[in-house]
Amino acid sequence: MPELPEVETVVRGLRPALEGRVIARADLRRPDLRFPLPARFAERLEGRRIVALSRRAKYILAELDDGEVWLTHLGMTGRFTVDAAAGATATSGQVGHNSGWALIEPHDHLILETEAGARVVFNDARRFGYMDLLPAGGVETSKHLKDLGPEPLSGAFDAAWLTAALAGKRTPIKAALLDQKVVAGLGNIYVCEALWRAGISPKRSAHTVPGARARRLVPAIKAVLAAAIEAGGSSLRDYRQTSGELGYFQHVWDAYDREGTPCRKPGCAGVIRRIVQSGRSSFYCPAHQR
DNA sequence: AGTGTGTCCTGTGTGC
DNA sequence: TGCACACAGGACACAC
Repeated sequence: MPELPEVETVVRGLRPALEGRVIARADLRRPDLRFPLPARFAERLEGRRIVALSRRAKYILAELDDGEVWLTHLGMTGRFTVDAAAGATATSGQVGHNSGWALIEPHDHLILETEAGARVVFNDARRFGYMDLLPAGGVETSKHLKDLGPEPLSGAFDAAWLTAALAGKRTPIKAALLDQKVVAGLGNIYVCEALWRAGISPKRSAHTVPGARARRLVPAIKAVLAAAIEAGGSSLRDYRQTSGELGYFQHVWDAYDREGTPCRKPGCAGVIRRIVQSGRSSFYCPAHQR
């Protein structure tokens, strides 16, 4: 599933096709994703111009010209692909039931066509993703966004904030950083990577992080996210950029999915271990992460 | 309130 | 090849 860098990459990939464009047709192929979709969802998208596309945490926000905001969470396997010249790539085996040329893949749940001729497809095999329509002005107070912590790449996320957010927490730092109220947008991969960079064990109790460790951790989080965005988002299995290309940040993971391999930290003799915390894999170096 | 666990869903990889 | 099982980027709904 996409974490913040992947969602940011998706937003950037969607902008040329969708920002300022009019949705000529919305083909909704099932009534729900993880949750039921809004009433008359496709009809409410059709004819609307997308004024602006943005990201908050792992949410994609599309501001529509009637004031509603179309919100998407990609869940674990959700992805958008953009075909700017769809008609030119029609192939045999087409099963499009309306346009006649559209090739529908399994788990394609929403297909948009813009007046400019782009085709944007939302595909989500596991269907952990979700979409909603929010009223103008109600985005920040919506159930999705109201409790989110600061954006990790913003100035609001600093050692002082993290110290306050972790105060008194008895949960492991790994779980605390996955809590979107503490900081918004981190997931399993980048928490592992940031803790590796900061030299902090994922098992460390969160309330012992404030102080010098927090002052290492905050820049580590910012650096690993910035590097991943720069690389175009990562991809282990399901993530694709909107162009269909794989992100390549996975080639520079230092901890995630590297169980049993030598620690890459210069001078460190450790071997990456995998443990399970609250049902999810954590990868870390026991030698330099304390 | 804070914290840990189970759950939604499908696909893929591994080992027998 | 077939089959069973573990595991996968999230976060909600519970139980304690």
